[in-house]
Amino acid sequence: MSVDANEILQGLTTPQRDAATHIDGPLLVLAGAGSGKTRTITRRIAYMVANGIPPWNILAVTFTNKAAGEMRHRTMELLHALPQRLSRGVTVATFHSLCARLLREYATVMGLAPNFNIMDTSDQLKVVKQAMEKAGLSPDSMKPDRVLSAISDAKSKLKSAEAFSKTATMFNDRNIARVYMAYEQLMNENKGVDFDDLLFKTAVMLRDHADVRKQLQDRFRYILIDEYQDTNHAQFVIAHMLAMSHKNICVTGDPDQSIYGWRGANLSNIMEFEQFFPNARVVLLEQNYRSTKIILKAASALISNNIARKNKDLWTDNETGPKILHLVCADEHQEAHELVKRLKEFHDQQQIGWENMAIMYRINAMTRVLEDALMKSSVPYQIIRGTEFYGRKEVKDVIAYLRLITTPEDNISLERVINVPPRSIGQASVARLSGYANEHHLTLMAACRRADAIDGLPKRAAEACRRFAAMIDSWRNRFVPSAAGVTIPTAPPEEEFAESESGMFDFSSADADPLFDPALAADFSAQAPEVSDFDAENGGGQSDMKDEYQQSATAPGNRGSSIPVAEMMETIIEQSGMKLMDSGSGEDDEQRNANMLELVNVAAEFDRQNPGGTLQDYLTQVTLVSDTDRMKDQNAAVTLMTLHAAKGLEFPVVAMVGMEDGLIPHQRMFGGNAAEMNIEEERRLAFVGITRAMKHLILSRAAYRTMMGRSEAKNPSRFLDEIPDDCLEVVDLTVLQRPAGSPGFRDGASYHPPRGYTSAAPGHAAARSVQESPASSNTRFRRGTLVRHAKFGIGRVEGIDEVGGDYRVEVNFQGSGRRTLMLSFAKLETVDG
DNA sequence: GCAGCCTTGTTTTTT
DNA sequence: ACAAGGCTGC
Repeated sequence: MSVDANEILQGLTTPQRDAATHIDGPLLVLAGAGSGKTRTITRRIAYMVANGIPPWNILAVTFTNKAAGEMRHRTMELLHALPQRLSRGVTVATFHSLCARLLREYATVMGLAPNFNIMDTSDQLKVVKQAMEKAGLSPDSMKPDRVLSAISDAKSKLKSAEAFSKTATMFNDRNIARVYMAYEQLMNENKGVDFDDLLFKTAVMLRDHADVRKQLQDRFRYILIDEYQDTNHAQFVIAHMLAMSHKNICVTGDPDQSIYGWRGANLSNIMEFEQFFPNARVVLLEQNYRSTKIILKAASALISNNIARKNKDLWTDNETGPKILHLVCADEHQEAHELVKRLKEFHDQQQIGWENMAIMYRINAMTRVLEDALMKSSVPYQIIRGTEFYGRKEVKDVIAYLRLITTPEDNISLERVINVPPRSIGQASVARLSGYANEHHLTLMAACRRADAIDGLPKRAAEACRRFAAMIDSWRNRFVPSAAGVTIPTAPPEEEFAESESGMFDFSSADADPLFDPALAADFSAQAPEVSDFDAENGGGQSDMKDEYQQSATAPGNRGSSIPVAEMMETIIEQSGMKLMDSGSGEDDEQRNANMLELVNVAAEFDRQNPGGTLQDYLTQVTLVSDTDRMKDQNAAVTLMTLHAAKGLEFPVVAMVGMEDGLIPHQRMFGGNAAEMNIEEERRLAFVGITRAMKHLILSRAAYRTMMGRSEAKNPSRFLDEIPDDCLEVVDLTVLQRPAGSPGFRDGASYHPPRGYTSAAPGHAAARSVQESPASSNTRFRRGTLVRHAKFGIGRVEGIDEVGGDYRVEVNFQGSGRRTLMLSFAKLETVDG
């Protein structure tokens, strides 16, 4: 062991050191919340490099870009301290970004176009709808998003459309199978790959292609996977395929923080790691450096109610700290108001900065009241929401244009922007176009180029289509250098896949169309206003940690592009008319222009950090990035987020609102077959929330909460009962008379609980939920009754109440989900059994 | 082809 | 209560 290696290990506890120095062979690090996991694994990587392992043989996989960024950063800092000057770094990637790169590299092995586009959820939904249409299924029979999640679920279990079809016996599954088949075909035609495909296809590639597997095993001789409790089956297979030859696999995680089961995460991957690798070393990190003794005690007590876990005894040397405040409020307005009041006290009296406080909740819908209260008290805040920015229409539109440039086969993107800004190409025209394309086996793009030849397409629309195509082609010629000259084909489709100099198939000319008119494209370029100079900084900013493919990974069609992406984007925004479109009036338009400008700025940042980065690289990155990754922590603002979004973060002050049965655990977890398992996941969610807190924790709940327009009595969360009493200080505001004029209650009137509400002893004021009145059940249909509907099929009654002589029945249908029906209209039959 | 109305649904969402 | 998406009328 070298001197440097010793220095690297400095300050680590014995278990942390055990983990950091175990290099060869399987290793499972069970890292409790706040146990210094990231610190341990970054030291481990540095230790490996210090001991002579080439960094490019090391692969670290995380789940979020944020986690990857942090790990990259912290590892880089350590490696910089090393005497070796390393030119190439460790590969730090998310599962999805790793797979995207591998699939581009080995595209031909999987029969993929290297210029495939990554389809996001909204693209997927469009494809599903088209697939359902193709399969002859109306959107009434099945909800598209349900079908999508079924497909996604299948893919995450490595079940192909064919395999799915073979095992589908139920009526519903057979329909899904048909859609799945059509969906896959459409994805292929569009040269699209969805999020699940990235994992699926990589796993299949590693499984079925020994040569590729061997190459990658040799490249990634040491593998580290973070948050292993959140891996799904596909990810499990990828990890195992990569590690099966050398078995140098280190996985870290915490079964108690597995909160993505609903997304296909398989807890048994981590629970049974030792069965898959019998000689695995297991290290427990149980010392917590984050929270007070009280907070930790509460968290431990709560989570000990779970059966499916690996026992850990979290402990800390930190101070005991104040008790957890359990705030019982009359309703959500009071809850928000009282909470903000207390946060203000922390800020004003204890000089705790706003950035050190977070409010967490189970569902996004709870933000509104909180926002109101924060705004009224002039407390700065920021909300973390998944797709706030990239989900915006105008942002997606710009991205769609870019995608169309790299991948003209992407009909989904084309349909998205062909009439943005309005070009008088309406739905009917697109349908015509689409029909023609199908008939002649063309892409929509190709159909646009020969729009004049399409019967029934209005002159105006045809002209607009032709101009649209010319516009895209001109951009493509300019922005994708190798496409120029190749794109003007006379070759029949069979010869589209010309072999390029790189030895890979060049798909850049796959959109070959005999009617492509270079003159028209050139003409368009000439007319278009020249874009002003864009001062993109080139050079600098390249980090050592950048791995080998990030520098070289370019689809064959994109090599050597030197135009910064930001500049392309500006061109597009101007020449497409999207900018003009917004020059009209109104604040909305201004906001949209600002968003597009922001997008350009973010792209400029990409250009700076990735000199030589291609448009393709940019698009790959941008689709795999969420807003959470852009969360600014320098803002002096209270952070609002869901409990899910909170994982991995910590704050001195944490408030969890809505601690009520029905919210945590969530209503949807009740009933159903896997209810018990789901309750455990909900408990883990609460555990994650509690363990985010360093010093102060507030748990609040409301006796009445307005949800979906109805005020409902709420029982305290069962999880509150699982927290030892001596950890809690209960403040019950429902039994206190508030002074007149106090905000939070209209007119300052004192609070009168509605009928049916009983206020019990302070601490656990139990609100009884309103009992189902006898009148609201029906002799034939009651909760739990299995029913059949002519259109929606089989379902189970989840609720029934009387409405003006009729009955309103809520039924959860197998295919199409929850529906509310009026008994007199819906022809419901009971199903026995 | 587009605007306003009405129906619909409303857990979480690393990618 | 409220937003988003689909549908109808201009």
